[in-house]
Amino acid sequence: MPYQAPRGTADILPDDINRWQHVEHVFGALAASYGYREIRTPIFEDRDLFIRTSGETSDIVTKEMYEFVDKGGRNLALRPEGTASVMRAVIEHGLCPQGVIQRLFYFVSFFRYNRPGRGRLRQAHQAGIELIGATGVQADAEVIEIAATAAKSLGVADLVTTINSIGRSEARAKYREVILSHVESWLRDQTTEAQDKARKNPLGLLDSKDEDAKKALVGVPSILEFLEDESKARFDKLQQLLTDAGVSYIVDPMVVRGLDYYTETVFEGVSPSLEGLSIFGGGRYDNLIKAIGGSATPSVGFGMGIERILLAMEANGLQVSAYKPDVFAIAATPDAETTVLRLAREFRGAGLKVTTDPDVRSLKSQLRQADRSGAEYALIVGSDELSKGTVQIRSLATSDQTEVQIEQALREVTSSKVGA
RNA sequence: GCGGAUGUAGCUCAGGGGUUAGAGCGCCUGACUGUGGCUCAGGAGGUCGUGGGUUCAAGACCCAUCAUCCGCCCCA
Repeated sequence: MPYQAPRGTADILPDDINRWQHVEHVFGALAASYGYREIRTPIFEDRDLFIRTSGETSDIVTKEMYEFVDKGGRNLALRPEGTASVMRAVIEHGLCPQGVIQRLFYFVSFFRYNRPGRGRLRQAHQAGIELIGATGVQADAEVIEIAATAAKSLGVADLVTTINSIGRSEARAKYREVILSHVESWLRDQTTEAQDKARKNPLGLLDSKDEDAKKALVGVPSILEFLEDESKARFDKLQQLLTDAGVSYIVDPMVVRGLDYYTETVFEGVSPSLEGLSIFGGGRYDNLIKAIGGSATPSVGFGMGIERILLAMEANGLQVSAYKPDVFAIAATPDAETTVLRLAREFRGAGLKVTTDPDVRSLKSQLRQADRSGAEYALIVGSDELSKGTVQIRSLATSDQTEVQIEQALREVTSSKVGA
């Protein structure tokens, strides 16, 4: 094989495309029903933008970004997530001036140089929404509701939504110290790299799947105990709103998310069928816009991994119907070719999906192709029909075949389709 | 970045040093002079992932490399 798709990338083949379109359609329609509008941003940005948003010390920035210098000497990077670009666009185009609430959704490819595996790619796809300009907790609830509803209506029946609050930065700073002192003796036996990492981001330890780390964390108090009163009240109201909305959730104080920019509410969606992978993840990030040079604007949003949704859909047994033409138009003899092509065009003009055999092979072969294509009807014209001005309409499911005047063919097919 | 498994036909896989590399499915043609699916017969399709090495002889053994899958890390 001379060339293969680069490591960690995947082609989306015609047999799979219906599933992708289904996801995009369902997600887009849902977001639109809440008043969100789509935004599309470039696939690469100033490298610095992502450093500002994801955090200098985050894994994404330190080892997972696709970076390059263009011929003009600009330091650029393929986007490693969706939010930063959207926020940059919001600032650049003044989409969210003081007092305005802006609702946006997007579908993007994003790029991370990591080790590919099940549900983990180097180029992956994400659907997401951003609710910008709203401070109130109702916004958090709306966003979580959309995430959970999207996943459920896409067939993730076993979705588990977990929520947590990581409070304001003051509360987090206090809590970080608590964690570090709790695991101090364990940390001493770790590699310097692990120690470094733990010191830079103690909250990250909570997410760890390492058994020893988990053991060391036993008995660590919950971050919820360190929240300020306002944060606590906010988190209580969030739960109230979600319950009212009929969104089932569990509170998990261990959910912290990896990006530096989150404040207060964080959440994620997982499926038991996709162990260790989150389907969606998001939260509130009130400091993000300010951090990249905009005026302080509160925001909340999430990203949902499309590949992961598809895996979970599959695990939950959801099928999406494949493309099938309505009609396969056949020239039984070569002299009928132009008539068949004209007929096909007429049918297409009426909104039907019509395919032909460009090689005009034998009738038998064309019928075989028609059968395989999944078409509902075969239209057959040969020299006999040509001289009579007729066409054979054959149902491929029942083998019923009727001969009608060629001008009647379209009406015949559309009426029986409606009737069926 | 670390550990493990795997790369042979379009797909799923057999072959584990010895002529010309196989099966099932799929594809094409025919039996059926103008009628698909079922059956039968025939046919096309392979630089055995790639590059080195060992050997009289390598798809097989060794080394490297690339890729895929499963864990870890990280996350969507």
